[in-house]
Amino acid sequence: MTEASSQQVLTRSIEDYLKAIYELEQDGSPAQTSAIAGALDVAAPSVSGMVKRLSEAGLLQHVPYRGVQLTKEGKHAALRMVRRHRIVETYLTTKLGYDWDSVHEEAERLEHAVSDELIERMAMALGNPRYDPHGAPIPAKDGSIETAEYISLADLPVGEVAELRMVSDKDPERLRFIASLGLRPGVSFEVLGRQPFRGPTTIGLSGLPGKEQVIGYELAESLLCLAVEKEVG
Amino acid sequence: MTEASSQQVLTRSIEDYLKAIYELEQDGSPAQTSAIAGALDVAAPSVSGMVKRLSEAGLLQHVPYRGVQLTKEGKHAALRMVRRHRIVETYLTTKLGYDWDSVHEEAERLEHAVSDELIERMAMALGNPRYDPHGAPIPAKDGSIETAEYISLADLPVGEVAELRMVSDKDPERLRFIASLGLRPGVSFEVLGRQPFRGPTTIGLSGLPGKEQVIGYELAESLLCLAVEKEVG
DNA sequence: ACCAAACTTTAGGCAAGCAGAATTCTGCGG
DNA sequence: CCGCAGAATTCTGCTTGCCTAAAGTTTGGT
Repeated sequence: MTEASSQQVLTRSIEDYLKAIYELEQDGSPAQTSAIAGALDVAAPSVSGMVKRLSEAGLLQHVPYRGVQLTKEGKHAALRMVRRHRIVETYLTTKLGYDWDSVHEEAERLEHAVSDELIERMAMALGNPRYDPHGAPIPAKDGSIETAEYISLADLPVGEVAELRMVSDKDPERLRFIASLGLRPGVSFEVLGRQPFRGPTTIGLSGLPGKEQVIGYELAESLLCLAVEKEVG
Repeated sequence: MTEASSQQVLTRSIEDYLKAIYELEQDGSPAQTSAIAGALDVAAPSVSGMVKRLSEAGLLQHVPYRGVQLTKEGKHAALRMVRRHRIVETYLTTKLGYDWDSVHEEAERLEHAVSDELIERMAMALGNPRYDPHGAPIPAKDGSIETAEYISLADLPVGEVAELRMVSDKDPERLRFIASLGLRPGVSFEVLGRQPFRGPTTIGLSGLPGKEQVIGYELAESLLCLAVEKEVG
C-alpha cells in the first residue's frame, strides 16, 4: 500500500515539491537538495525527508549526493500542477482583469484547490490557450508540453531581429518594470547594441521608430526570445 | 500575542469550524459540541480542543457542557467565509457553466484558497449579486447579511400562492431532484393540497396549467418559500 | 593523496489536528 | 434527592510537515 502507482493522494506540500523539482530539472541536470530547499524556502533536511518519501512513492529517483530526477509518474504529476498554474494565471488575467505581475501568487494557492473539472472548464472558456500571460507554454491534459529553444536577450547577437517570447512569472516588480518598457510576449524588436563586460543591451521596438530601450544584463538574461525569420519571398 | 483581535491567522480548519458554528447558530440556540462534530465529521474531542483554542483567541464564547456562541469577531470571520462560499458558487454557476448541484463541493475547497481581491473581482464580474444559485443571501463585504423569514413548503397553508426562495446546497442528489421538478429559486406556485400525517404536498406551478407536482414531507420541509403578495390595485 | 568546504543525512523536537479511552458533568426519572 | 444515561471534557498518542544541531559523505584544490 505504500507502493507507487495508484491514487493521487498528493498533499499540497508534495505538489509543491514536484513542481519545484520539475522546474529545476528544466536546466538539464538533476535537481539538487539545496536547490529544492532554496526554491521552496525550506531547510535542507526537510527536503531530504520529503525526497525519501517521494522516492518510496515512486515519484522520483534519488541518487544520494547527486540529486533527484522525476520518474515518468512524478513528471506527469508535476506537469499536471504546471498546467493548473498556467491555466489559472491565464484565466485570472483574461477574464478577471488581473495584471500579469499579480497572478502568480494567487495561482500558487489556487492550483492546489481547483478540481480537474474546473481547470478544464477554465481552459475551455479561454479556448484552450497554448501560452500563459508570461509566454510559458501550457501543458496539455495528457501531459505533453511544447519545448522551444529560446535565446535570452543577453545572448542575442547585435543586429538580430527577434520577438520576446517568455519571461519568468516569479517577480512582480520585474514584471511591472518589463511592462513599463513596452515589452511583453509577442513584441518584436531589433538588437541595436550591447556594451561589453555584461553591460546593457539596447533594443529598438518594431513599429516604433525612435523607441529605444536600454536593458541591463541581468534583466536581459531573463528575457527569452526567438529570432524572427527574415521575410520569405 | 495569543490574544484576540489582531491578524487573521486563521487556518483552513478554523475557517471550517467558524462557518459550521455560524450555520448551527442560525437555529437560535448555541451550537453544541456534538452538533459541530457532526457538521464537520470529526470526533467530539477534536471539537473540544478546537473550541478551547478559538475561545482563547476571542472568536467565540464557550459555556462548558452548554455550547458555544460566536463573538462579534468570530461572527465577522464566519460571515467572510460564507460570503466567499456563496460568491464562488455564484461565479462557477454563472460564468463557468456549473450546475447548482455540483458547485458546493468545489466552493468548499476554493473558499479557503481565494484572496479577498479575487472574491471582490468575482463579485464585480457578477454585478454584486445578492443571492447565490440556491437562493441563499450573500453577505456584504462589511459582514451585513439579509435576514428573511421564509416558510417551508411543508408549513405553507393550502391555497396559498408562494415563491420558492431558498434551498440547501448541501445535497447534490436532492438538488438534482428539485430541479427535475421544475423548481428553483424564483419559481412561484400555488399550494393545491396536502395529506395529513406528514404526507406529501401538491403544488401547481404558476404559468403552467396542469403542471402539478407532488412533494414528500421531508423534501417540502427543505424548500423555503415566501408567500406572494396578492396583486395590488 | 589529503583536508576543508560544501553538501547530505540522521537525530531529536515542535506544532497543528485528529481520534480513542477514560473521566466528569448535566439533567431526568424514579 | 439519588443514580444513571448521554454528552462533554481531558488525557494520551498518532500523523504530517517542518525545524535545528550534529554527524556523516563527497568533492575539489593543492
